[in-house]
Parts: sequence; structure tokens; C-alpha cells
Amino acid sequence: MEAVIRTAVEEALVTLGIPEVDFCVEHPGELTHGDYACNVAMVAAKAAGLPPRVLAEQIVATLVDQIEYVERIEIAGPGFVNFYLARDFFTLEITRAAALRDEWGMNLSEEGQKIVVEYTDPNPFKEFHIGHLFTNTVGESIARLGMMQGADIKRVNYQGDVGLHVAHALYGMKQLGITVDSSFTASDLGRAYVIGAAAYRDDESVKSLIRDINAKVYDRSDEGINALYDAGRAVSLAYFETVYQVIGASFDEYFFESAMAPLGKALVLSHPEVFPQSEGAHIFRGEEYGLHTRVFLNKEGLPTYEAKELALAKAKADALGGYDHSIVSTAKEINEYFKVLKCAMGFVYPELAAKTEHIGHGMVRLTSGKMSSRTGEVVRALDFIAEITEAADVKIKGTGVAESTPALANAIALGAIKYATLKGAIEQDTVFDTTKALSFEGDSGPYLQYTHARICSVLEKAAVVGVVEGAFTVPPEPYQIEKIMYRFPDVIEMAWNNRTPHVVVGYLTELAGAFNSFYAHEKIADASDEYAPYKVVIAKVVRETLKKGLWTLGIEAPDKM
RNA sequence: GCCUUUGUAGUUAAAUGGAUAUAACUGCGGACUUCUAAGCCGUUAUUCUAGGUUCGAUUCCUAGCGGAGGCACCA
Repeated sequence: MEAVIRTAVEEALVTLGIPEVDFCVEHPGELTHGDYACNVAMVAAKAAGLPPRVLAEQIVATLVDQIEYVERIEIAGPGFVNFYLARDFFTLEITRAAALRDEWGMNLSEEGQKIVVEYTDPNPFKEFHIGHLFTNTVGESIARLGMMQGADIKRVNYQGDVGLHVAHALYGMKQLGITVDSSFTASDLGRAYVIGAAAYRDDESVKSLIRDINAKVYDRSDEGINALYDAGRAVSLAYFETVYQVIGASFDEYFFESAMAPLGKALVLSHPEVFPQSEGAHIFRGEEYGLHTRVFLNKEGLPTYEAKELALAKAKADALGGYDHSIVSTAKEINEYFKVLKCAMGFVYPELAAKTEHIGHGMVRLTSGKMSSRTGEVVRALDFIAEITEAADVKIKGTGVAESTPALANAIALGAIKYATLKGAIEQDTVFDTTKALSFEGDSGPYLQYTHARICSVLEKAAVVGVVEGAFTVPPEPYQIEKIMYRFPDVIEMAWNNRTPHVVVGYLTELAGAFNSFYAHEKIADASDEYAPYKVVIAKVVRETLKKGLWTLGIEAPDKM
């Protein structure tokens, strides 16, 4: 429809002899301003030598009755041309959406594209905290938005199982008396890491000891360390899997830093012109490109994260049989470093560098400040989820509509958390606030889930009271909800193109609000109402839209709650 | 100090350069013999400062102030 209007306006400009201008046709912020608004008169006013509103008059005069489904055109404000669509248009859109069923909202803009999305990336031996939960939520929604465009999405998780943090933890394990034979948990490892990190910082002799452990982890030259390392790594990874189960995450491929290390090192050494030596280390002179200079291979000959990341790009391509695009989603503390990395990759793997995109999302902060697994000031993801799940369980039991099962409570808790995470632009930091997450009212995941469940319920009722489906009569004026509903596919596409899941959140919230208002004013399950069959169609499409929209956010839509 | 990024009601957020800056939470006030009250309706309040570009600036540019992240062997 947008394209139809655009073409008609362009033709009108030609008719009027006005030179080509760059104008836009879009949904206005308010429904009272029509279904589509065009700013052409303001943009072209200067070239036409006419005041915007006068020009708008002329454009409208040549457009009138020209465009199918446009019922009325108005000029408003400084010279906007507002298009009001006819009843038939909405009826047609709703009918089409209903026929598409679960294909509704999908399109093929990325068909045939293999796109790798890397996200979550927790580090073994450290806690899986709410920051990782944030990363996972963002990455999952990006992945699903890509799937909605028909892309072949490959989910990838890159876990840092070597590096100084591991050496810290191994040192701490010894201090805590954790041995290969003792039974210990992931949170014991988290404590061990805190102890190691503190000792590393405060005690010079421990520092060299830990660096020594680090080197041995890389080259696996010490049997004792190998055994402890393998045991700790296994406990960590098993723990992560239980977290993935709770949050509903699954990945096509796992990559590990330990496997990337030798490849990264070889890569740096085989490109001495890109990574010259300086002070005993191999560096990339980012300063020559307006970036920071970074160490890729330290003076002990160990690869840094940067070198391993170079190898990772290649490893992904090898493991997945190549890819068309690669998205890496991490917290934004990596932003500067990733620019350097991409610049360096341009010399080593130019074709991969060109396909690589980094999304740096905001950080999760505590009211007391930045989270730090180094000092142990973290909120563990599972603790947090358990707390919200408990609150959801209480709420479900309080309302008494649905039976409270662990699965339902979990779905609602994750709905609340993921909604809160994706509600704003992803590059914004969020302050962790339990009381806010515990609220299931207003702008929230449960609000959308509730609306969905409510529709399921009223549709059941409609069937019971005998609202017949099939032929329907439409009321003369479209309901407001109809004017919002047909925009869904555009919203999804825009969210994907701009990497902005929050526009989906905003859209679904608006849609749910419109439906709840519709529900409050219109009786749907009423066999005596001539419009009831059409209202049922509307309700079905809204339900599908909510379900599909929530899915792109990684949120489940229960039928009852 | 340098680089990047960010600054919107009391709070959390929204607004491809557009119209009267939009929602939610909180506060206050309503409706319902009615399909799920996690709902609906009403109401108060907001663009950090100073310039600039533009028909038009929360949005773009410059400077300042505040927050955040980064700045060589951590990830």
C-alpha cells in the first residue's frame, strides 16, 4: 500500500511538472492523522516555489479518486497529505492475515541467506549472571527476527574456557581445597574465581604463580592442573546446560577459546606485517587507523582474546560450510576492541571481515553499580529467575484461572524478564530492579501473555455459544484494532533491518492495548450480534499476531493464565 | 588526559528530521446484573545548557556540563 501511494504521488509530481524530490510515506504517529501520511508538499515546496499547503492542495487535486482503497485524502498541519484507507482495505488485510495463519508476519527478504548469530558467551569457571541472560535474550530475538525474514539462522555460543580468569579459578580451587575427587558446584567455582582474582591483585608472588598456571592450561603440560581444569570445566559446562534449559536456549554450534588459541597464535605469527613485534608482544597498530593499538599475542607467547577471535571467524565458516553474514552480539564494553579486531581481520580474512557485524548492547547494572564477577558482586541468572518464577506462581494461584505448573510459572517469569530486557533500545544500559521485574502489570510480558490467553478464552466461548464462522458481515467503520494489526509484517521487517527488537515490543504493547480496549467495548462471543463472526476473525488474527510477535522476542504465549 | 557512547514527566522507557513529544508505573478519580480485573475509562507532569543548520530539531553539527564504556600484554 505504501508503494502504491508513493507511486501515485510521484506521478502527481510529474503531472504538476515538479522536479523529483526525496519524500516519505509512512504511518503517522497518531491514528487520527490517517493511515498513511506523506511529507511531499513540505519537501518539494521550495522547488515548486509554492507554500507547502498550496502545493499540497494541487497534489491532492491530481490524486483524488486515483488510488484504490484510499477513501479520503486530507491536508493537515504544516502541509502533510494524509491518506485514509477504505473499510474494504482493512477487511481484505484481516482476511489475508487470517488465511496465512502461522505464516503471518513472515517475509522472504533474507531467503537463502545463511546468517550466523553468536551470543550468550559465558565463561566457564565464572558465574552465569543476569548480564549473560541479557545477552542471550538480545541475541535470541535477533536470531528469530532473522528467521522471520526467511534467513537460515545458525546460533552459535562461544565460551571462554582458557585465559587468566580460568587460572584465577584454578588457584582459588586449590585454596578452597577443591580437588578432582571432591564434589563441587559451579558456584564453588565462582567463589574460587573471586579468591584467585583478589590474590592476583594483591600479592605479587601469587600473580606469577597464576600466570604460570595460565600458561600450563594453554599448553597442558601439567598433569595435576589438567585434571583439575578438566573437572572444573565439565562442572561449569554442565551447569550452563541446565541454565540453557531453564531459559529455553539452544545452539547449533559451540566454540571454545581453548580450541581457538593455537589457531589464533599461528594466524598472528604468519602475518608479521600485520602484527609486528613491540616490547616482546605481537600487536596490531590500530592507531594508524584511528583506533587503539592492541596486543594480539602477549610476550609470553599466549594469544589474547583478539587473536582467538580472528580464528573464531574462520572456525565458524569452516564448521558451518561458509556463511553470508555473521552477527556477534555482546555487551558494549567490547565495542572499541571489536572495531580494532574487525580492522585487523580486514588484513587477514578480508572477505570474512566484510561479513562481520558487531552488536554492542547495554550493560546490566546493579543499584550499587557495575556488576563484577571478579569481586563476586553478581546476581546469578538462575537465582533471579527463581525469584520471579516464585512471584508468578503466587500470582497464578491468586487468580485461580489456570493450574499453576512449573512450566507456566517459568513461561510467565521469562516473559516478564525478556520483555523488560527488550523494551528499550538494546544499546541502553539497564539497571537491575527486582521489584520492577516482579510487576506483571502495565507494559510487561505478562500483559501481552494475558491478552493472548484472554483471546483464547473468548474464542472458546464464541464457539460454545454458536458464533458461526465463515461468512461475516463487517461494520461500516473499521475498528481501531484493524488499523494497527495489518502493520505487523512491516514492523517485524523494520525491527530486523535496524536490529531493534524493541519496536516489536512497542508494537505488540500497542496492539494488546487496542485489543483490550476493543474487548472492553465489544461483545465477541454473542451469537445474536451480526458482527460477531467478523470480531472472531479479528480476535484470531490478533491472537496469531501476539503469539508470533512474542515468539520473535523469545517469549511463550500460554493459552491459559 | 584521549577515544566512543549517552542525557526525555517523580520513575522506566518511546518518538526513519515532522503535526498537540507517546506509553507504562506511581498518585488521584471512575465504570461493570457483561466473554479472564495480570483488564478497561478519566486525570496531573517531560526533551541537560548555549549556539548553529533547516520550512520544521528530542533527533543532525559545534562547544560546555553530567552518566557509562574503553584507552598494551584480562575477557
